[in-house]
Amino acid sequence: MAVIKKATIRDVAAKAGVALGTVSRVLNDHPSVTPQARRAVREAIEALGYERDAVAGSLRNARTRMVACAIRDFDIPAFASYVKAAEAVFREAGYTLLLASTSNEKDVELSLLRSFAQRRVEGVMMTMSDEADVELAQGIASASMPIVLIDREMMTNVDRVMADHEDGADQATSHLLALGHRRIGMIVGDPAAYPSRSRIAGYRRTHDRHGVQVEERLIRNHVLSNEVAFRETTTLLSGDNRPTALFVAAVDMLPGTLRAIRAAQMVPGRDIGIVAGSDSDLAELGSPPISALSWDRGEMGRHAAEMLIERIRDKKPRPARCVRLPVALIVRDSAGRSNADQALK
Amino acid sequence: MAVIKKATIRDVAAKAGVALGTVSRVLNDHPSVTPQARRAVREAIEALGYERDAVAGSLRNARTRMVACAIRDFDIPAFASYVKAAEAVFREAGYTLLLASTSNEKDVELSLLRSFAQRRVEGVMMTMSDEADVELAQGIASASMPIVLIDREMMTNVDRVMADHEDGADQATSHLLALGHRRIGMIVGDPAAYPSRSRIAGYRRTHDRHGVQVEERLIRNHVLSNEVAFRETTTLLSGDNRPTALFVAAVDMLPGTLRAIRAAQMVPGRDIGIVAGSDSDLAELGSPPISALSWDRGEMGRHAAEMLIERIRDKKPRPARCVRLPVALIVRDSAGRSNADQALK
DNA sequence: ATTAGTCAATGAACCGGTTCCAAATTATCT
DNA sequence: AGATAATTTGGAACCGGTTCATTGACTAAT
Repeated sequence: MAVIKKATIRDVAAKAGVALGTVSRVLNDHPSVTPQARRAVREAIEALGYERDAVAGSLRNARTRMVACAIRDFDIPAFASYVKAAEAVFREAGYTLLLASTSNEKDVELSLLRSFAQRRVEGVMMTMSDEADVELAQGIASASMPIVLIDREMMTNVDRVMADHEDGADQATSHLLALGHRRIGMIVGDPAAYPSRSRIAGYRRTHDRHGVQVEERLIRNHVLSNEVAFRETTTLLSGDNRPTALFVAAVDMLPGTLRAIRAAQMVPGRDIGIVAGSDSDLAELGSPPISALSWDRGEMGRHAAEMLIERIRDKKPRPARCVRLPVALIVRDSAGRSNADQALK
Repeated sequence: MAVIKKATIRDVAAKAGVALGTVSRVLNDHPSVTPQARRAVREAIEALGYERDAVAGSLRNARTRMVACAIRDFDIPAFASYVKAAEAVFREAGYTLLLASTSNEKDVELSLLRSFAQRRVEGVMMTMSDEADVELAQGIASASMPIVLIDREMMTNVDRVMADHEDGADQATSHLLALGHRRIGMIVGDPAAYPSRSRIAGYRRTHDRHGVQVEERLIRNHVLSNEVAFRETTTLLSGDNRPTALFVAAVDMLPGTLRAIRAAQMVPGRDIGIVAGSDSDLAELGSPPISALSWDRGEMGRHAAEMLIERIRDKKPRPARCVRLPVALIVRDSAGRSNADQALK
């Protein structure tokens, strides 16, 4: 924590015996500087320990070289993976990342959007709690910087990166139906936003295709924390006519579900079939290993970052783009098997 | 993405019929403004949709209200937990968080430190790859903003927040020794930095106390990825005279270790005792549940954030502080048991 | 030799806030 | 009422870069 006050571009100019404009040109690699002037400036910078002040530099021109990311909860490993991959791309391109959690709250989302604008952030990568909300749509539309939405689809005038969760839900549901399950419990997040909404759609679509009636009671939504996952799973398991399998379609809600299964003295895969909606170490290495839907999270973060950088670079208005990544079902050994009379094998 | 050019403080002043200094005073809640002037300014701000420009505001005074966090790899859940808790504290206090991963590379750490300084970040919370490195120490000492180190102890002139990993290692080792294990394999990170260094120290200390000779071959260090964890565990398990238990003392390296155990056709807890150095869903919910060391990660992030904010607020030089959080061993069912002739029960 | 053209360098103006001194206004005290 | 003190207000200067019109030097073309 030294307290020397820093040298300015004028100090450098004086030391090098050139005008301050020349120093600026050297700093920005402008071509029209003679080698000797360039060298003199370089030496003066070295001698004075000069460091460019990014705040001052950003005042005149619009470029702050900062981008922001506002995500629901970034200690959810899946989200952390997006952000990590994105940050790497941003840093490579010379951008610094601002990060905030929104806790999926609309007010936080709006206030962050405002705060980012005040800081002249050049682009934003974010999730949105409610895709149908007018104020949020308005907030995004009136933002002065480009925005890329993560795992959202409705706002079609904004760039989006998403995984194909409806197809994933279809795969998971088909898998369970094929094993004979007819009552499949679903643990799912907030249907106001794409991932959960489309997972529910996929679940229904697949039931319809196989001519199986959906039992509404089995769809437990608004599960956004493991405490709620525990409660909802317990509810599902405690009634009579309990499901023979569970599709844990909310991201990172497997722990709460497994806790509830354990608390009910049941063994996953034997007493109840289970498919996780997002892959994790726990799914891979549990006993039994748990079948899970998987997509390339790094790819998702990288795509988002690249789209955003591209938008920032050429600001001509172009139609919004949408990248949809494939989801694959990794079959492990947890889906169980149910025959017509509902008894597990 | 609207393209209206924004109103400035001068526009507001003109509209409200006051001087620009008065507008600034209203914005900053200075007391000496008459209620009517304040109201006129408020109305003008409303009418023009004025938004304060944080970049411009930070130019004259030093306050950018930004803090930065540079952490090894923030998709490691434990680290993400620190950052999330810290971010909440920072946001509450009006600070925006800049985030970057260092990949534990010295060059990245140094260059980030420089970049943060250029952006006039007011404080930094970070990990450091090598506590003994002179350049890094120099970089920190000469930084113009306060720094809080996460899980580091050697740089005693800097604020630090850490968990008591030596005591944790002692608990884990004692537990395994008490169960009869005499050859305890250790999977541990980079001994150049505190957590791993002190875990190794704890491991040795406990062995000494119990009069058990440490077998150097069993300490596998520099494990910073699950691929390496897999390899090192495989090495440990394949030699003859294999350990009867493993202490997975590197954070988040349990998955790789379990993969190796599984690949060796062994069952944790039955064929080999295991204690994890950091708790996780996988440890809690695996079969068998795996005993693990645990500490309050949220508390750690919060402490770091609070220390940093305090430093920023009163800049008088005070001696560096160090918060050391307790580590507890959560005993589950994975430690196994070994008797004198090395056969597992 | 003169003119046109190219390239470097200069430094004032600018970005949009904050700060602070001096001036104006209002309140308080004899 | 007049003097003095306290409070508001005005606006120039400032923060430290970037930009750009202008000048100066040098080269190529006529």
